[in-house]
Amino acid sequence: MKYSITDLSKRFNLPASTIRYYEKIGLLENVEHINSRRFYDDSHIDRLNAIECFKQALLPLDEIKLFFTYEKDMEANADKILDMMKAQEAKSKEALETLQAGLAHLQKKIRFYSLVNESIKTGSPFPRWEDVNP
Amino acid sequence: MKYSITDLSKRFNLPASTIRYYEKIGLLENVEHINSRRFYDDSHIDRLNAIECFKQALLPLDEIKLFFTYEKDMEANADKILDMMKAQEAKSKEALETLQAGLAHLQKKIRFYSLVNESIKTGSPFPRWEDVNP
DNA sequence: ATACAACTTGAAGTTAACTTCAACTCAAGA
DNA sequence: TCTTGAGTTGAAGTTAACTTCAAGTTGTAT
Repeated sequence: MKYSITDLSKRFNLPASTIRYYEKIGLLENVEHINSRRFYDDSHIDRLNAIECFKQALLPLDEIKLFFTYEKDMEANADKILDMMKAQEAKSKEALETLQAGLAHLQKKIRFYSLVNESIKTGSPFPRWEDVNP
Repeated sequence: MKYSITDLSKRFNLPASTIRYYEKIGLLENVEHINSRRFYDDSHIDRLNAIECFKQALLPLDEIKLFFTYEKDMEANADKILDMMKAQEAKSKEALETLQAGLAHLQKKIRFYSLVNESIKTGSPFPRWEDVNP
């Protein structure tokens, strides 16, 4: 099956400009150009799926690109791929923990300012930050 | 207590240039400038602590700045603060879920390529992606 | 007096990941 | 034939959050 850039754009919820950009930086390869139109096949669907997954894990595009070049010779590069994935795993985990801490702080702020709002409505004294659970 | 920019730099593990930058964009206010040296006090320590927390929650610097202006009149702005915090809570939660999905995918890749490495060492056939747990 | 380390300034540069633009091409329909 | 819609190009612009730079200033130590 062949796809137009608009097909991919809709399917992946990415602007066409982004799909062109990915081709330009070498993330999408072997795109057919016919009469100055691009055509894609299922290999590109697979690529974009992989790209989206890696992006979710915060892997930068140049590393994603490197992964794809490694992947072409898995025998030779399985260990490099593994190193890269493990390094990114550590970074993703750290980012996750930081974000969890940030979210917890935000939620504490929400509780605090909810109490502040209550106090304003009822005219009772303001809460103290130290009193907010947990 | 008064602090130099190097004190804060060490305490928050931020380059001095960043601390100057925060002042420039209005995130740090009322910094004393004596003989073209900056001096900070505990209010700035509090500020930087708050900034770091908000950054962890992915709140952009201009929103953090807005929060501080709201905070100056809590009575008038408690509801705006609450709106902002709740909006950011939604975004942080989404980012968290995306990152969790990305991390899970990465870990599946790690399992897969570990099996690939095993296969290479033992000469046994390569695993299939579909066979990797979970 | 001199040197040094710590700090200052404003402007310009950096990075990643896109986005926007104007001008162009092509195939199909009225 | 003319228009329309979908797509193309290469270059330049955008955004956030900093960082770097060169050149200057200050207080302290030798």
